Amino acid sequence: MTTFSDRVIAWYDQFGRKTLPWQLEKTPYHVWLSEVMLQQTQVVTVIPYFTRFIERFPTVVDLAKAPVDDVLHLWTGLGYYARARNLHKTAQTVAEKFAGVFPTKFDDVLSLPGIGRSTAGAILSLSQKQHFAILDGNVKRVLTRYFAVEGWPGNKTIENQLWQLSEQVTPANGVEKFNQAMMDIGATICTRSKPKCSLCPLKQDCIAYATDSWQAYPTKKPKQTIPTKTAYFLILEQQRKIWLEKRPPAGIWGGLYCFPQFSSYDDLEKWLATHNITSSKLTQLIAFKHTFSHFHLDIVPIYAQVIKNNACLDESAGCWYHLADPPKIGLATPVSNLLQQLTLAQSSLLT
DNA sequence: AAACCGGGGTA
DNA sequence: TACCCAGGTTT
Repeated sequence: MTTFSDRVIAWYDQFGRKTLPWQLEKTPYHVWLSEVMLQQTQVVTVIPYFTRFIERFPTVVDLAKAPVDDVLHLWTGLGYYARARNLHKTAQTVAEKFAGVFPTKFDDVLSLPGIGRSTAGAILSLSQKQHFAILDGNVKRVLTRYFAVEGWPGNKTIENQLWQLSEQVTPANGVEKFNQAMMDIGATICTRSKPKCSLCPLKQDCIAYATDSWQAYPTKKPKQTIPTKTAYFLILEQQRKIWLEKRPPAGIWGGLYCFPQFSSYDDLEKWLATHNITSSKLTQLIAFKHTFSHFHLDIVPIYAQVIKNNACLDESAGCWYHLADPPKIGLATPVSNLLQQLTLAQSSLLT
């Protein structure tokens, strides 16, 4: 008789992907970098980012030595910038506390910022063949369907059940193939919608398949309505340079550069007055919406030009962003988009 | 418009 | 320990 893991591993041998950039040299550093990137983004998107990172930072020590702004710059577009900062912090910890060698003991790996139980398990199983289970979104989907697990996986009790099931099905032998295959099956066969059950090595005893109820799993998160907030972005230009401020390290867009942001038009005008800035007439550009998990942000860009050189802005709190010669800094996505448009054609932004 | 997501932080 | 938060993509 074939076990759950036998079938998954046989599927991996026949169909699993083995030549992705991070599968060529399966070092802890490469696996870690790819796992962190893949936590938030699909394979095709991650490939060029991963390649650029490895070119720029061939070793974890190179990453540790880089200015954090360089790291954020290479990360721009991937989102979840806190993860890029954790990435950098972890590289520095590895350089200092582990003599530049990525640790291979579970507790050491788990102690690093940005690495939790699942990522630690993935790093050590994929790169070292150590016997650890994983539980990412793909594995959760496969397991909830196969075992017909009821209840939202974000709930701690359900998550614990799933960890137990994952440990139960994970083999000691071939764990590196098994874990990779479970993630691949979740990503390509046991997809959120329209799963390709006919291609699945687990269909013969999958409960959801037997009862034609894949749609019921995983149980959906109880839905909640989210509020809308308004933000005014001041786009202050002085000779093709735009004033950007560095945001505090915690919270939304932590550590990234952003236009001065206000919750009201009044606050924006007060800010200009406080900083002794005489500007051209304020022009409202086309407003747009940016959505977070917990609220919508209505963004109203307000454009103004500094008149002559009377702006006294604290260069330690921000920088003048040269449109023609952009500095390597991390930018929030809506800021990046607006700067892009400013670089191309200001006229297209006008209301 | 809603769903999704692994880990950090906080009460 | 039990929530709450994060940001861009996919559906």
